[in-house]
Order: sequence, then C-alpha cells, then structure tokens
Amino acid sequence: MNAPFLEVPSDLHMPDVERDVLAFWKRTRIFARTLDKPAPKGPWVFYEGPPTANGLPGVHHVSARAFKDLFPRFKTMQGHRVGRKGGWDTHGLPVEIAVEKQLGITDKRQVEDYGIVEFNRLCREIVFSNIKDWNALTDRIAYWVDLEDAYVTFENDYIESCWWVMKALFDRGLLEEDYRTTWHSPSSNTTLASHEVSLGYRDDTVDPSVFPLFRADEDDLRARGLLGHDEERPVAFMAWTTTPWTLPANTGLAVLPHATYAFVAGPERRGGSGASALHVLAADLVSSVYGDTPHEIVATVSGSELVGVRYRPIMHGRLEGDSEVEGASGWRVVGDDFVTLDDGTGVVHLAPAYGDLEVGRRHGLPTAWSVDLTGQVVSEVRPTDHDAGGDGPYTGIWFKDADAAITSDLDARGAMFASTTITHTYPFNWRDGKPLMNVVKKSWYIRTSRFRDQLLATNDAIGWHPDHVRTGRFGRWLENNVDWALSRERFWGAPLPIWQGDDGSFVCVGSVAELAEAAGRDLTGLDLHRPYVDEITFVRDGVSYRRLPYTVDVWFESGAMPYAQWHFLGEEGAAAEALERNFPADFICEAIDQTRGWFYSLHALGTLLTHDGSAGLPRGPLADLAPNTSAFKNVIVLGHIVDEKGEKMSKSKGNVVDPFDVLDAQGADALRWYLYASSPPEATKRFSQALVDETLRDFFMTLWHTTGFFTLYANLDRPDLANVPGVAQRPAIDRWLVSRVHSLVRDVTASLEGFDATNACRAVRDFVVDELSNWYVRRNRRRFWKGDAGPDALAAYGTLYETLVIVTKLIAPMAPFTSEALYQNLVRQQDEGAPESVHLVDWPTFDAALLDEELMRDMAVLMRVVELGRSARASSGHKVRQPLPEVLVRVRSAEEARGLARLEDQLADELNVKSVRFLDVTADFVDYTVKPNLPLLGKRFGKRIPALRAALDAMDGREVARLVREGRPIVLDLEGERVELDGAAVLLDARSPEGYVAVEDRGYLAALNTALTPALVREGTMRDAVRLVQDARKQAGLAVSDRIVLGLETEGAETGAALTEYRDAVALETLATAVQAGAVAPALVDVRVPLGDGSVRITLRRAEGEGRVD
RNA sequence: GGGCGAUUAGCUCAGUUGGUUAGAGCGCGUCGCUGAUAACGACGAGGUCGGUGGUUCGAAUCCACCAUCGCCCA
Repeated sequence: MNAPFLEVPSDLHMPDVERDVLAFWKRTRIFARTLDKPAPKGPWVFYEGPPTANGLPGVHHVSARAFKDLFPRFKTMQGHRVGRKGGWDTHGLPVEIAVEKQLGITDKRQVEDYGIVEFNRLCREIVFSNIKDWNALTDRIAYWVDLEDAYVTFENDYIESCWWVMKALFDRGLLEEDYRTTWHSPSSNTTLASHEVSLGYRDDTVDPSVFPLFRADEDDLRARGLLGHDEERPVAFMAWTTTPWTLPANTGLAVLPHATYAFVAGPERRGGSGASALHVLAADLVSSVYGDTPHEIVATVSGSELVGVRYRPIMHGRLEGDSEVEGASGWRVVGDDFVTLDDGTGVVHLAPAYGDLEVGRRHGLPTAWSVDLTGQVVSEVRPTDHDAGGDGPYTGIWFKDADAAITSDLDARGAMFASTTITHTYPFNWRDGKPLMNVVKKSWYIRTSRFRDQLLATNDAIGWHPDHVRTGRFGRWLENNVDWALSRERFWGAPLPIWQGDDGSFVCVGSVAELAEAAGRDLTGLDLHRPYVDEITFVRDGVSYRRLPYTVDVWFESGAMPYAQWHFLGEEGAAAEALERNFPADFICEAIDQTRGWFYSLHALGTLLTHDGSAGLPRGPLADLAPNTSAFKNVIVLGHIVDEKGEKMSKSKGNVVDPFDVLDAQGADALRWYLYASSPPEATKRFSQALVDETLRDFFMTLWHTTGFFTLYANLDRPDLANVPGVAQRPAIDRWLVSRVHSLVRDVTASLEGFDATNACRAVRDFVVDELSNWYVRRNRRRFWKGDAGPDALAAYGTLYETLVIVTKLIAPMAPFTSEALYQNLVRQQDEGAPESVHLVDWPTFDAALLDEELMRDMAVLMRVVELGRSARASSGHKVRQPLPEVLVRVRSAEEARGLARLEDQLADELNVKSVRFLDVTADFVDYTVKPNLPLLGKRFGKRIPALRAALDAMDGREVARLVREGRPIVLDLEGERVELDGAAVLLDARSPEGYVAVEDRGYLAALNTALTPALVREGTMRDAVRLVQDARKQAGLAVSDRIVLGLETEGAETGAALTEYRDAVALETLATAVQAGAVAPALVDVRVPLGDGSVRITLRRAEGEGRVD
C-alpha cells in the first residue's frame, strides 16, 4: 500500500507554502547539489550582469532575476552544469553622487578638498548599504545565484584583471590617448557623463543667433577666377552660430561641396540698404537670411570651387602649438558633407576646440581656444585690430557673458550681418543649472572603430531575443561605432593603469606584480584605488613615471567580468581553467537600456580579445580559447516595468511597487509567472498587483485544486499507481490526455530552447486550465467517485497522476516553489528513492509514440461542437439537467465526422442528450449559404472576386451542396464566361434545420431536438433531486465519502413517480445506503424544496460505519 | 533633432504567408451549472485594430507620412 498523499487545503496560502519550500531547500542544500549532480551535457554558461546594491530592489529587478533564474534551472534539468557566480557592480558616478549628496557637496574640486581617501571610503561603505534587502529578495524569489563567491568590482583582484585587459589592448596599439569632444561643466570644471548630460537638456533655451562675416582674401578669389578684377567691394563669407564666444576659436569655414553658393550684393547689415558688400552663402538660403533686406545674387559657384579660399581671422584666440601652423593651414574654406542646408547659411563656422574636433582633424585645421575649462575667456582673445599688448578686453569674463560683448564688437567692426536670438535645446549642468560647454579634452580611447566589421560579424552570431535588436538598435550602434572613450576624471573607480614619463612616454601596467617590480618595492596590500595607487611612481631608464589620475568607464569594468570574475591575468592556472570552462556565455539577460552599456562592453571586449589576427588587426590574447566571438551567445532583452498608468516608477512620484508587498500577498511563483507570461519580455510592462492575483487564481489555484482532487480520491481509493494499464489499453479520453501532455512537453521544451518563456508559460496554462482541469477532470469525475479499483478507475488515476507529475516538472524552472511542493507530495511521498528535489530531476522528454494527432484533432472538434451545443441548449430554455432526445451534428468534413463519431458518448453525455445523429456534410436536410473559399480562389480570380461572390449568392444552396456531395463540378456563369469550381472551392454554412434549436459557426453545427417525453422529464427530475441531495449533504458538513440514510418525501404525482423509479440511481449518486419514502430522524438536514410538478422534503443522517459504498 | 521599438475591447494580451463574421482571459450584466476548484458554461454590452493616404478584388496584416508612449543617442 502506497503512503497517502497530503491533502491540499482549499484555503492554500502560497507565501506560506513558499516559506516551507525555502526552508526545505536550505536544510537540504538543494541549490549546491544541482551544481554537483552529473552533467552529461557539459557546462552551460550564464553571466550575471552585476546590479548595484546601493538602491532598493524593485519589481524590475525581480523581472530580470526571474528570467536569469529560469534558463539555468531549465538547462540544469536538461543535464547541463550551470554555474551561477553572482556579481556586484560597485563603482561609478551614481555612487559618487550619493556620497556627494551625503556630504552636501556638488563638484569635483570639493571632493579633492574633502580628501579622496575619506571620500572613497564612504563610497565603499555606501555601495552595500542595502545589501540586506537585496539578499532577502534574491532568496525570497528563489533566484539561485552564488552570492558567497560573487565577484565585486571594487576588489583588488577584479581591478587587477581589468588592468590585464587594458594592457592587452595597450600592447596591441588599441588603447591610446587622443582628443575627445565632451560636454564639460565649467561651473564644476568636470566632464559630465552622458546620462548626466541627458538629465540637463532644456528645450526652451534662449541663445544668440548671429551671422558673423569672415572677410575673404579677395586676391585669392580673383586668382581662382571667382571674382572679377574690376569688383572692388569687400567679400565676406557669412556663417551662422549660436555660440559667439567660440568665434575667437574659429580656424576654418566649411561648405557643402555639391551645393550652390551665391555671391550676394547687398548692405553690410540686415535691414540696411545699398549694395556696398558682397556676402557668400548657400544659394538656397539667401532669401531666408536676407528676408526683406534688398539684395541681388551677382554670381553663383559650387561649394567645391570655394574650397581652399583663404579668409582673415575674425578675432584672435589662444593658439595651440607653434604659430607656423597658423600661416600654414588655418583660416580657409573646407568642403565637408556634414554641412547641411537645413538652417543657417550653409557656411559653417569651425572651432575645433569646441565641438568641431573631427571635422577640424579631417581638414588639418589648427586648434585655437577662447575660453578655459572654468568658463573664463582667456587673455589672448581680442578683436583683430586690437593692440596685442597686455590682456585682451574680455579676459576672465564668464563665457556666456562674453557672447554679447563679442557680438557688439564684431558688429561695430562691420563683421556681423545680423544678431538675434533663438529658442532651442541646450544642455546644462543638472545639479547647478549652469550651461555646459562642448569642449575638446585629452582622453584615453579603445580603438573599437578599427574593429567595426568584426564587431558586426560577431554580433551576427548572437541569438538576440527579440531578434530585431541585432540589426536594429544594437546593429545600428555598431555600424556607427566610434572609439570607446575609456578614461574618466573621477575618484571611485578602477584606476587607469597608465603611467606617464616626464619625457611624455607611457607605460601600461598589467598587474600589481609588474608595478611592484617597476617601483622596486613590495606592494602587497596596496589598495588599488585612488589616491593610494597615484602615489606609486617609478623610474625606468632614467625617466620618472607617474600615474595619469584617471579612472575608467564603469562599463569597461562590467564588460571585463568574463575575465575579471576569475581574476584572470593571462597566465596558466586555476583562473585560466575557470575562464576556459566559462567563455563565452551561453546566456545573459538584462533590460534594453543595456544595449550601449553592458551588452556593448561585453561584446566589444570579447570581440577584440578573441580576434584571430586577420584583416590586418592585432590578434587577441584569447584567440586560441575561442576565436572571433562575442562574450555571449544568447541574450534576452527585457522591456521596462512601469506602473498601472503606464508611468515610470520613481520615488518622487511615489508609485514604486515594493516587490515584498506582492511576495507577501500572492507569492513569488505567481509574480514570476506573471512576469514571464503576461507579455513578451521585451515589451514595456504595466505592472499591476491585480494581474498577479489573477495569475494566482487562474493558473496556480486551478493546478492546486486539480492536484487536490486527485489526492482526495486517491487517498480514499489507494489506487496501485505502479500497476496502471498501459496507455494503449486506456479509454480514448485518457489516451487523449496522455497525447496532449506529451505534445505539451514537446512544445514547452522547444519554446524554452528558443528562450521563449512567454509561450512556454502560456502553453502550460492553457493546458492545465482548459484541458486538464476543465475538460479531463470534469468529464471524468465519476470515474474517480465510483470507489472501485477496477481497471477503468486505475487508468483514470494513472493518467491524471502521470499528467500532474509531468506538469510539475515542466513548471519547475518557472514556478520553482509550486513545482517543489507538488513534487514532494506527488512523487517523494510515494517514492523515497526519487531525487530529493524536483530541481534534481531530469527534464521530461516526450514520447512521439504517444502522440495521437488524430485523437487530438477529434477531441478539438468535440470541444467545438460541445460549445455550440451548450449555446443551443441555453437558447432552447432547457437546463442541462433535463435530458433531451437528440442532437444533430454537422462538422466540416467526413473525416472529422468519423473522428467525432468515435467520441460520440462523450458528446451525448456532455450535452445530456440520448442520441447523436451526424448530418452528412452536405445533407439535404438543411439549407446552406455558399461562400467562395478565398485563399484558394483569390489568386485565380483576382479582380473578378466580387462577381464570383454575386454569382455564388445567386445559386441555390441545396443545389450546390448536392453537387459537392456527388463530386460534380459547380458550373456558373461569370460575366459571360463559363466557370467550373470543385467542392473545395466553396464553403457551405448550414442554416438551422426546421424544428431544432441550432447554433452554427464556420462549418460546425449543433442542433437540439427539444421534444420531451414523460420519461425524459422524470429523468430530469431525478437529476434535480440528486443535485438537491448533494446540496443537503454539503449543508450537513459531510465528507465526500460519508454514507447517508436518506429520506425523500414527495408531493406531486410526477415527482413521486420519478423518485420511485430512480430510487437506486439517487442512492448511488448520493452515497445513500438506504432511501426511505418518509423522513429520517434524527436528521442532520431537513428541508423542503420545489421539484418537478411538486416538491420534495429531504432529510438525511450519517449511515453507520465508515468508508464508501461498495 | 536622430535611431530602435510599441499602439488591437475598460484592463492584460493573441491574431500564422494579406482572405470569409478580428479572438482569449479579467472586469461588468443576465441566465445556467456545480460534492475537486478561489471555480465552470452560455449569452450580452464593450472595437473607426492610434490617424491619414496608398497598393490590392480584398488590409489589423504590406508601403508612405503623421500622432502618442517607451528606451537609447544628441
């Protein structure tokens, strides 16, 4: 005799179940044991994208972790070993800003004043300030990840590996110093991170809009034949800018080579009169620039003809480097396709120091400065006619204040065609509201742009989910790849391991040992953070070296995690072996905002380090390990989670959902399932606790109660589940369920292998709710009630049991708690030799031999017809308990009719009718509507479809049906042409037959014959009576297996006759050992209720003895 | 301003290569059913498939433009 199953309480509270399961896992160390179990399929690699623990975990973290947990569990069950090393991202600006806030300071200089030692100490402290909540959440949602051996980006070992990566790049010429255009905050003298810049854009910024005039070298123009020798008017290029303060830094003008430029005769200033000046600008923009001001185009040239023309500097600035550059290459017109004719004049003022670095480079322009990094105008800035002695007139002025002064001085000198204002978008420092400057700075770059083609090629091999990210957002980003600016002027981050010598040379250090050797002292215990590492200097070949005081982009650190998490330093040993087993990752998962973040940094470093040396690019140090690959093979990209109204969750709005509220109410499994199933992972998800609750009730409770149904009766009957009849020997409905659950295994496995959790969950849900619970169990209840242990009951028990066990395994990766609880009850309770946890079990495999496509199709047809029959019954006014004589059924094909005939008993029982009659597909008995089968006929008839429709409408439906039945062609006249159609070319919709209540839909028809006989009425009365007695039993608080003595005292002739006739049937159904015509006493229940043509008084008491009626 | 994605019932979502009457669940209303169920079934109300134009015999589906939202970049 098997051990009994645990009964499922009807008021099950999932969070309690989950707490018990958590305790069980902890006690039995199941997670650790999943890592130790045999893994015939070898390792499957997962990388944890490290979160930062200084904020509180939210629902979006649950989402990411739910997905990160699912696939490793699935792959573990499939026989892989899936290591899950945790990780924490600890560096970076958000941490620094949090500390700055704490200290009440807002800029970099204040940090230096405060002291980097203490500042970084606070950073280190604050990073893990909410670690308790993170650990609690991780545990509570069953995110299985190894946090005890997690990598931490601030640890020396981790930083040292980052150094190794940087040195590998440096040695190959892929890490270099260069200039970079950055948004700089002069008020705090800091370069802002891009997301900080994003925070500070203001749409309604009013700025100058000025049209400076650059006096051309007329002799040069004449020499080029662009100006007549008798033309004496001065010629000037007219540019446009919103930053007059950059004009002293001008060293070039750009035109669009293929555009047409005009020499315009007109006044010197807009609004003036006369034609004393010639201005050069794009022909298309002349009228918009001049407006009402009188002007005349005296000549046109192409932009390319202007290239090389010299002009005079409009103002003096501070020149970088030697002055010969000035004469050699600056102050000339260059041609470049970046110029647009959308606004301005088509002549672009170039200030390479302030945003035009790239174009300045392309054309070899010198660099001049007008403003320093604190936003003050430098002393060299002065008008060109100003005395060169002493400081210029703008020295020390705040750069935005210099706009007006420069504009009016230029105007006074006739070098300003117009000055007005414009409202546009401009970035400000998000903390102090002061404007930013676009300025060129030195920076260290990784030369990723040289690998553009390789980055695209390795990207092609990545399995992106959703797929469109590969060519869409990520692909576009790679196509426009620019070098990766690595250095940051910050404090709390991995230091850039580059030391500069006093001769200007650089040394990149790849490890602490190397640094110690250079420094000639033991550096054990040295904190690799600033300022300690800055203090290490050394002398090599007579040159003294000091570290450049940069930290590195935190994305570099996270992108280096495949190597740094093992403390890999390019040497043989344990770290190398770990890397070998764990590179590249089979799977990662993060939200869409990581496209240019972690996804990119992992991808770029992976691609550079594994490049095989082809295409003239340096060979990476990991090319032997895995040539030409990204660091990951598959990735799920998640959408963001917003609140119920579709608004972003934020602390300030107070709409943040605390995940613990949901976990305490609905539980982790319901939350996880909701996150997987409610919408595709990439979709922005409107989070709603009500929907989690719906998930709980709809899916989980149904599954629990189905299990509860099974255990309730199995504990009464104690079926011998080891000796269930073979599937082939079971009734059709059992074979159907077996077939369905095996096709479910097939489908769920395929979905999960394709990283599609959504459809996997939906398939399970539909199966459990629609097919297992609301069809199989409902249709087969009686087989369990019967209380016998015959082969039919055993087949039913076996079928339901096997199905529940398979479903239990299928949901293990998604709903680990429910799965575990069910497994312990259904499997472990029976078999102590079974693996101790469902998470140690093998993933179910489907048996193709058990798939019966025909049976599944037939059952689907049956369900369809039942639906129509129920609808017909509802409109007939006869309740389901009243048996009806007959249902007429029509299905779409003879094949379907034959299949349905095999399930005829099911149909009759479900609709409570005495007989089933099949109509021939084209029976004469009913009339038909004839429609063209469009997918078939559309291509053949094209434009003539409307005419064909009309022709078919005009035909007699019965006549067409007869032709189809007899296999003869349907001949019709289509606009004078004789057309023949075969039976497949038309769709016949049956109309209701006379005298029946019928419902028809798309080729299916169920028609009920509602002619009642007295015998049928009596049977209906019996069914009513049974139901009333069952109600009474329930009221009496009896257990389902309790036997009763029943008293039925009737009024009304028909009612009395019915209950007399069916006394035994009522007794059987209600577990009555005896049925009396009068009342029993003492009675647990005594009620009189209307029934049939009279009423019945029901009394009952418990029968002697225990157990069920046999 | 640019790129990518989304927009289908009050809510959450399906909708196969363009094809006949655009579906499901939840919620609401009516009726029914029920000794596993926190359920279940039928019916009803609820849809200009974001908008406009185009291609086509036929568009939720293909194309163009626009709007709104999200993310990224500027």
